[in-house]
Amino acid sequence: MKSKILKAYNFKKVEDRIYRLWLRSGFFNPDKLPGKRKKTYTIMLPPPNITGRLHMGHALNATVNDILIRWKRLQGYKTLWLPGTDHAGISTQVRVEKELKKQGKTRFDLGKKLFIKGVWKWKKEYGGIILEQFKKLGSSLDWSRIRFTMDKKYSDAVKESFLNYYKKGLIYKKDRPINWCSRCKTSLSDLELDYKEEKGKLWYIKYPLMKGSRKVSRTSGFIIVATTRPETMLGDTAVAVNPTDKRYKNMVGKYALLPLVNKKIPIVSDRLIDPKFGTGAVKITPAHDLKDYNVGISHNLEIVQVIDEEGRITGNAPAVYQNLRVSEARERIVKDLEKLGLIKKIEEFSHQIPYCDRCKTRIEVLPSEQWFVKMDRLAKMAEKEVRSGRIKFHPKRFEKTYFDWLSNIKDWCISRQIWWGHKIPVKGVNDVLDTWFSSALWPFVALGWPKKTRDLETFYPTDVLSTARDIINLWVVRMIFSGMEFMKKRPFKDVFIHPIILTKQGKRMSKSLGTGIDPILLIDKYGADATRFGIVWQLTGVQDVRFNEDSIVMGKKFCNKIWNATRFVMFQISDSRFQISSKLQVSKSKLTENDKKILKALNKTIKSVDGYLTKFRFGKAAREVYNFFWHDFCDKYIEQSKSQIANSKSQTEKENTKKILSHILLSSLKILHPFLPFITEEIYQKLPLTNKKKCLMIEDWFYSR
RNA sequence: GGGCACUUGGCGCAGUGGUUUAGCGCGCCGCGCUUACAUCGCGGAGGUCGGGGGUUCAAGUCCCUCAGUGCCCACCA
Repeated sequence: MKSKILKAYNFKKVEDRIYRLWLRSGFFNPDKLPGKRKKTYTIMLPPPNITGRLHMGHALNATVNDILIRWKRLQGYKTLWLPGTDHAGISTQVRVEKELKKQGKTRFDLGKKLFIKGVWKWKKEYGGIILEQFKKLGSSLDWSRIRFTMDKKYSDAVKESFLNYYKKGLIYKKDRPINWCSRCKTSLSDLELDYKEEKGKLWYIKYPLMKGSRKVSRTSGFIIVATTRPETMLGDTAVAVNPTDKRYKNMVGKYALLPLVNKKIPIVSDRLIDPKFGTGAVKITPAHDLKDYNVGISHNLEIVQVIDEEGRITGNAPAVYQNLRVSEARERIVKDLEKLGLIKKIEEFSHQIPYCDRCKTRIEVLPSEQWFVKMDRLAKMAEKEVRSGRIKFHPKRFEKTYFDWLSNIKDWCISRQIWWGHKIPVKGVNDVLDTWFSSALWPFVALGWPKKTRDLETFYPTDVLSTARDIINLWVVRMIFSGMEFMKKRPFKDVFIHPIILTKQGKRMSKSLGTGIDPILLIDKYGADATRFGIVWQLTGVQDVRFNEDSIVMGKKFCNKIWNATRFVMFQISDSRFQISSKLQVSKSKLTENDKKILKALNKTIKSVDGYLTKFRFGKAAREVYNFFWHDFCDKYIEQSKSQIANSKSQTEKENTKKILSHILLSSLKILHPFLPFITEEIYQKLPLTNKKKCLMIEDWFYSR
């Protein structure tokens, strides 16, 4: 058969051209969409960190978002998908510092001003790459509304929200033990820690008991404490036991002599102490442990900081230990204690050690003056929105993660001593805000808050938030209470928690491990449509996806199938001035059994795709369209149509078959479009249609909403 | 220490309130260049549904238990 259309589908000749067509049409912008479109449908793109190129997780999320947006756009909604990028405070800073390290420099060598300049340069480069990647995927984002979490207006909004909280008394400043990264030189919230199980030791140390309360020299007997961190004993200001612990009943109220420091410290009782751990007696270091700090507060204990911000022993410790690194100090202290015969025994002990999530440096807990957000009231609001069902999680089980975290939440430490971020708007403070403080405002600040903009009025609350489960607490929770606090309304109705893409071996995809796949490579190899379809095809289950390139190969074959089915239909209708009308004009009595069957299958497919997409079952939806098009339409109906056309008794019968062929094709393009936007648009542009729209993207759906 | 998931043909996965011969993609084996497509068509091989126990007329599908895998949460020092 001779045709102007090539036999095999060549995505390379299509995708960039079609994307430009869409951009020119302006239809990514809800204000430029044709028709009345009263109902809105909004998704705020989770702004990717500008730390580097997008990975498969982003590609998955972008695909899922775009499917929803295109589906709703076809259904006649006024759709907005708003793009942006996140400055990603500490992550980006660490990333740029890594680059500097290649030249043997630290950020301190450069100084703050130059360093920040360098980060902006980095932002410009990677921010640009990221946006290009979204375009390659076919994302129908409204580029006219793009935002960056540190653009001028956004920064103003962040300031506004901080002051707003502050005036309400929800933000306060306090000096207490916090998590400290000695490399980043900043505080960190609990969520920014990465715990690793490590084999360590449990040292049983004898603290001499003091007989009276005066003479340090007169000691009699010992109280033995068990600890994993002997070096912190330099800052001990008490020994604590559980009040119910009979073993120590007569010791409470007396004193012990802190070895090496030779200081008198009280023995107190506190319910926080677990009598079953170790000896039941615990050394209390209020400066370097939050629990000890709390014990210290209730017993009015002294707070002695012995580890500084460099991770070295401070001047508060005996001279021999001063300035030693924590690990060196530990070695020395154990040795010294052994010499004094004060180590009763050493046990093997494995426990979780906190590391900086970003730079993998061991975290120290030390006292520092920081800013906190009071969480109790905000947490209650956030909980209520989900309990009431006003915000729903999909899959529902992730609501448990959400509730669990909220139910024992602590105040949020929001100040950081890094350089890249939003400056805390208080005089004399050089700290910046936790990056999640600004991300939490994304759904409404990106729409114009604090100004009462038309966008805010039109598009807030948004419809769906789609993200990965690892940031439910970091981000989703905080967006919800921020939305409630500042907008008095939920920021979105549905939260779709998508799976995480693993390697085929079930390992996490990671650049550093070399297991990551760049979605752009897949797009170059198979096309964006095939890549999208292959990814979505795998989103069937309830847990993580082991990425399999085979499914993308399948996506590519599917595109080819669609292309060739089109060629067949086009050939059938090419012999006349045939025009495909959007409404099928064939009287029911003239339909053959085959005709009826395929029309019925079409309706069923439309319904089930709608149903599955409503429930965020993307993989199922993809399989429905695939099966319908390939098996019902191509394998069966197209084959049947050949004989129907050849054997038809009248011209009308022949025409009917052609009408049905082209009707099914056009309808299929609509259903397929959210999944495979490029090829379907390309074909649409070539079809002879009455009432042809400028783009398939804005065609009429099968029924009106 | 708690919690949430997962374990189905070689590989990656479906099997939604128990419904007849357990499906799909990729791979494999036959046969086909039939004028949409060989990036294809038709046909086929291949599974004791992680182990054990239970409920039932009937169980990948419900319950219990064991094992393995992955993830999340946690101020046992």
